[in-house]
Amino acid sequence: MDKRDKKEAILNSARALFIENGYQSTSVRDIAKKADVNLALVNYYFSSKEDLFDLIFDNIVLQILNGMKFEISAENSACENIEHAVNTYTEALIKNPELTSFIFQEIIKHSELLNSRIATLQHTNNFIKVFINSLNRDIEKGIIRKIDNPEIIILNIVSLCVFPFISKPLVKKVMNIDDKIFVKEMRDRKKIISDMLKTYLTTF
Amino acid sequence: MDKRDKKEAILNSARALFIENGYQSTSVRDIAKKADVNLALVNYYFSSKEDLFDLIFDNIVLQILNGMKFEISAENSACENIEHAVNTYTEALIKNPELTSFIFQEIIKHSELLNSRIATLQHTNNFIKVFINSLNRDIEKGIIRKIDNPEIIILNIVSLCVFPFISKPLVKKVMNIDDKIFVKEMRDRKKIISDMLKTYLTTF
DNA sequence: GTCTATAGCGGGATAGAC
DNA sequence: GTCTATCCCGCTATAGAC
Repeated sequence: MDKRDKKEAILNSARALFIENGYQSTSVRDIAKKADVNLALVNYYFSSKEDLFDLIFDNIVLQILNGMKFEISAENSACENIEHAVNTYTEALIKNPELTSFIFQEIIKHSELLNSRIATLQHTNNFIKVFINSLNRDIEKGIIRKIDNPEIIILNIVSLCVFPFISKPLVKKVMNIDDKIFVKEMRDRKKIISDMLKTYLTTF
Repeated sequence: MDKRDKKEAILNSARALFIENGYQSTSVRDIAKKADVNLALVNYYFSSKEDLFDLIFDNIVLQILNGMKFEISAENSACENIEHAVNTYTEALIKNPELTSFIFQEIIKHSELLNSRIATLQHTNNFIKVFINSLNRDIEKGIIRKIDNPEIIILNIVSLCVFPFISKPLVKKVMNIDDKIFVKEMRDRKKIISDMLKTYLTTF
């Protein structure tokens, strides 16, 4: 094993452990042990546990956000954008089963992670603006019902898409299903969610 | 301060600290300090940090669940039950702002908390059964659309109700609002959620 | 770059005096 | 019931040998 391998092994182990147990419950000792390297090497390569975590955290957030990029367009109808969003979000969450609740946990626990990484939210902010524009435009056109606060529609989409994934252990237990069926249910649910949102907007 | 006061002070401090920082990030020393009692007293009264936590955790779960009890009835229509549920859940969550994400965090982190306390979920299970019955009955009556898996409807209700509260820091940041407006938005949203669910079920 | 050894701290818990 | 003192552990981080 040459040096590159060791550095990488540390990264991989740290990533796995942080995702599984969070920052607090992961020790540098655990990381070194899992990577099968000497304890001191971790700090040699990454300065501190916190620096290592920050590196990995940013990486994971980027990975998730990249998976969520889709062609949202001002020209699309609001309903088309909704369908697009629900589909892309669900598939991205299915693809990264553990990442979602990890990011969520850490952000909620340390809201300061948000402040220092606000740039990462830029993409999200643009997305919201385009989405709201398409809603307002279709309201004026009379295609969809009048909504006092269009942001609430976005909140509903995100709630419906994200919640089952961050509460997966709970959902699996209550519905008494395993991982495979969970994914199937989430895929089937895409259509239900889209239909629900679209029916609400277009029935008035 | 007599003995009852000290025991109570420990409970209160522990509760506040656990809710604020979680199990891992709260030390027995912090608890004793905040309660202004001697360190050894905490273990004298509650045996161990873990026992103390379990006591408080169960208490908090009960408190939340009690706030969520409502007259769900097999005689109500599915739509009535939905409106009831959305209203009761939202108000319970507004009433216990910090409890929700605390419970959620700890359950997700230690799914074993679920196993040992499965009895606490009994009420929830009964609720689900009655709800599904009312859905199935109204489907047969032809009042609402056919649903392949009625449990998904329940998942949608819970997703919509709970998500904004467990991701409150995120929501406040993205929507750029403070606590007061957050509560107002959540109250206004109750009608939107109910309407959305009901419109979907009754439009077919 | 890799190791051993250890500093230095903070944690949970308890023995034993009062 | 309440305190002091302390045990013993695990943690992060680093000094210093190789």
